[in-house]
Amino acid sequence: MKKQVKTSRHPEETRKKIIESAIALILQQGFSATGVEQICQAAGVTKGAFFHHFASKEEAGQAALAAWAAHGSALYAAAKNEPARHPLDHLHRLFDIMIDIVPHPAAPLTCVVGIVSQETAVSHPGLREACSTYLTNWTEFARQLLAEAKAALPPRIDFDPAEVAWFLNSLWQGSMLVAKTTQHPDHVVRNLERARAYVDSLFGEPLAP
Amino acid sequence: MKKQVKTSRHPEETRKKIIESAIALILQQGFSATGVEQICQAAGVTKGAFFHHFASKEEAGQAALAAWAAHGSALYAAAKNEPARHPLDHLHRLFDIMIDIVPHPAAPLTCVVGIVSQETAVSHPGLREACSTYLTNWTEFARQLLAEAKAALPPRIDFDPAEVAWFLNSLWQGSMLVAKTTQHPDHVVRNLERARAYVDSLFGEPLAP
Amino acid sequence: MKKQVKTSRHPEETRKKIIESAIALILQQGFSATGVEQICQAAGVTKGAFFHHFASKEEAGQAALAAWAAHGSALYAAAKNEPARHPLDHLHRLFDIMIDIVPHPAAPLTCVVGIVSQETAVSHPGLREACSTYLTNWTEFARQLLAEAKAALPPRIDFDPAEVAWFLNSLWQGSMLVAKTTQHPDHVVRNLERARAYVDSLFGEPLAP
Amino acid sequence: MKKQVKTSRHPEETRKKIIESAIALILQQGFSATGVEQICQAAGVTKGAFFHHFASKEEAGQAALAAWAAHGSALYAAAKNEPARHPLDHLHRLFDIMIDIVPHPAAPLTCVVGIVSQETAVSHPGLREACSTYLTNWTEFARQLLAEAKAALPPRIDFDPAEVAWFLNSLWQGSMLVAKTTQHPDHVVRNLERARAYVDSLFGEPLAP
DNA sequence: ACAAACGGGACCACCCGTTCGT
DNA sequence: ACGAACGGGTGGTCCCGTTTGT
Repeated sequence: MKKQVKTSRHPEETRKKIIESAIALILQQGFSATGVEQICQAAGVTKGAFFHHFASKEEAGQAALAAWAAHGSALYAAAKNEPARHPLDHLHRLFDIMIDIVPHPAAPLTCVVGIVSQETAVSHPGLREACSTYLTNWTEFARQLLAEAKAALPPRIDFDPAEVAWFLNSLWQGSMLVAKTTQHPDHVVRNLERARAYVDSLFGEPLAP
Repeated sequence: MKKQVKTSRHPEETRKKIIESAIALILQQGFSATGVEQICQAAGVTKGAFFHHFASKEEAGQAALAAWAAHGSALYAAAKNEPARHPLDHLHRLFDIMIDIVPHPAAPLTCVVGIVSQETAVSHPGLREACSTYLTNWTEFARQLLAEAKAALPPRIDFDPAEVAWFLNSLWQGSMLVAKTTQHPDHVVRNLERARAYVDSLFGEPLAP
Repeated sequence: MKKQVKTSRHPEETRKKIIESAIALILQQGFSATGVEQICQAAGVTKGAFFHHFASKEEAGQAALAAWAAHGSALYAAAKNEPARHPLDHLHRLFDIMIDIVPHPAAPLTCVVGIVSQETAVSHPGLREACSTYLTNWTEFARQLLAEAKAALPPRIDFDPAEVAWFLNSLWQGSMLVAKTTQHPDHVVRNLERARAYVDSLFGEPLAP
Repeated sequence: MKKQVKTSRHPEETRKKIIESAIALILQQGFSATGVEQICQAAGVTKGAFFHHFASKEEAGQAALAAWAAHGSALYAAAKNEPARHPLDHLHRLFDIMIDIVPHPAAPLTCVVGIVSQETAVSHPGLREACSTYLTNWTEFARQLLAEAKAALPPRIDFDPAEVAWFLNSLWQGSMLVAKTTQHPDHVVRNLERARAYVDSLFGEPLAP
């Protein structure tokens, strides 16, 4: 009598598809403009599945942020894969990694963290806090590289690694924001190259592109 | 039949109140999370009045963006109020103006343009375009100052004023994003000071904070 | 200071334009789907003008119905313009008039009375009553023609002129309804020709197209 | 968080209730004057349920039309239930069925198809098309009966079954329109009887009520 | 683990009508 | 006689989340 419906029964995969769809949609429309139903549709699942895996939309947002951050961390961590032959090697590799992201065809050229934190600062404090943490993590990573470089190579002029790291992170986030707004990804590349030259100038000769 | 309590009859003021309320709410929650009703309540007007002045929420958003941009332009324009006694005077004043915004108690520490463009890039192309224009305007202003400085004072190393202007704008936007996310406005000030030092280094001595 | 706006100051013409626009829109969308603002826009006036001339949307509807009925009555009345040389002349002319309406390019091929009465039967009893009156008027006109013919020419079989008149009116209204629905105006012509033949058959030979 | 009082869980029944309520309300007020909320209230369901079953008001309208047409078709089909002992038997039974509808206390004396098509011809083309189809279906049914009668009993004067079928359908629709407008259901009966006599006259003796 | 019916409440848009000004 | 600001309410749509069933 009742028709038997097929259930996929691959919980991990379902979760993953939901998170990926959520990320893709948030990158385009932001968090609040993205509906649960829409995410489900993109992921090819029903709301039943969604709310089985996530207690609320916010929780899915948290998962999306975490996945995004994890992916980013893995990407950036590659900067330390090989030992540094020159004190600035790791920093340079980090810039290279970031620059290499831009021309990639499927690159979103926006950051989930940046978007979500802006719209949820008041309404969903938990999300904003998570964003803050992820931003801090990135900064901490850059700070370490800067500190290590500073330890290995006395800078021409002294600087606070944490401060410079926030400077670079702000520029990174701002570049993606500008790129999405103006739809000119090139800005990101140029900004990053200029930032690299700036970092170099803290150590070596007084700035020469 | 219907009881009409009172009619205010101050169209310009009504418009202004709506726009200001919209700006305030967008800064907190973003565009799509801000409801028309909410704006009306904050502005003390009815939906009837709202939709008399604006055909749609998007149109109100456009007006809010325009007002925000106009306000910003006026602020920045003050950098050229007095003649420059030193070639870098105008640039320094621009940085001062931006830095002075931060400690102001009612300062939003976020930019409507930045927020709106992120969430509406796909859903409301018109808004994104407007944002792009306003970002470009700011950049053009900075570019002019840089070009004028470059003309008056040969830089230590050559640079493209437009590129540097985009660099500064990206940093400026990113700084506000980071500040809102981490809820640490100080980052903005430090980033701006570092940016000023960077600009100086393009002209004068090789960087000294 | 205050800008002087031009006011047309042609009350009768304004009224007329409003009514005409209302008729045109009602024919397309029905009464309740037609908004006051929409009527005003089509008429090139503002709501101020509308509510100066009509106390409510319903009142405008009444005026539209009246105008429509007046126009129709004038049209049909032409059937009696010339004296009848043959007892069935007036009836034939009435059919001719109705048939001639169809091919006219700007012909609506629907009847305001028919539309309005259907949707307002419950919500706006006044409008329905007016519609009923106008339908009755048309029927009365046809009844007179039938009665006159019957008086001048004894029918082959007796009939009640009022009954036949309602029969014809129902067919007339139904034909327009069907024409609008199927978008085949030809049905109207064929139905009317068949109706004429039927009327003839009441008097003369037993039906021959 | 939210309190969920109860969930009915009878999808087919819910759908049916919605459609029936929609039909009842459309018959009274027309399509556009009937609100979704109103339908829900009449059906005893929430808007959540409504928009789960129908993507839009129009889709519900389509379902209502389909249900109405199906009900009508079943009704009329009874005319062919028994074999025809006399060539005109089936036609006569069709007229009987239609006439029998009138005195029924719960009879609407209007046709959803007729109403909906008039108000949605422009705004909802899909609905108009559906109405056109249903009208055509009815006509086709009548045409068949006429053709069968014509095949079995050579008519006194030749006629095109399709044309006569449209004639009858127009009269049928128009009769209901007039009945609703004048609130005199008797017109329908009289018109139908006259129509039956007319059809008879096409075959047999030259008209005798 | 998932599907689908459903609850209730928001959303934006637009409605009709009033009021004041010109 | 008309224009425009405005009030207050409704309309259709979609939202997030709950619940029941498989």
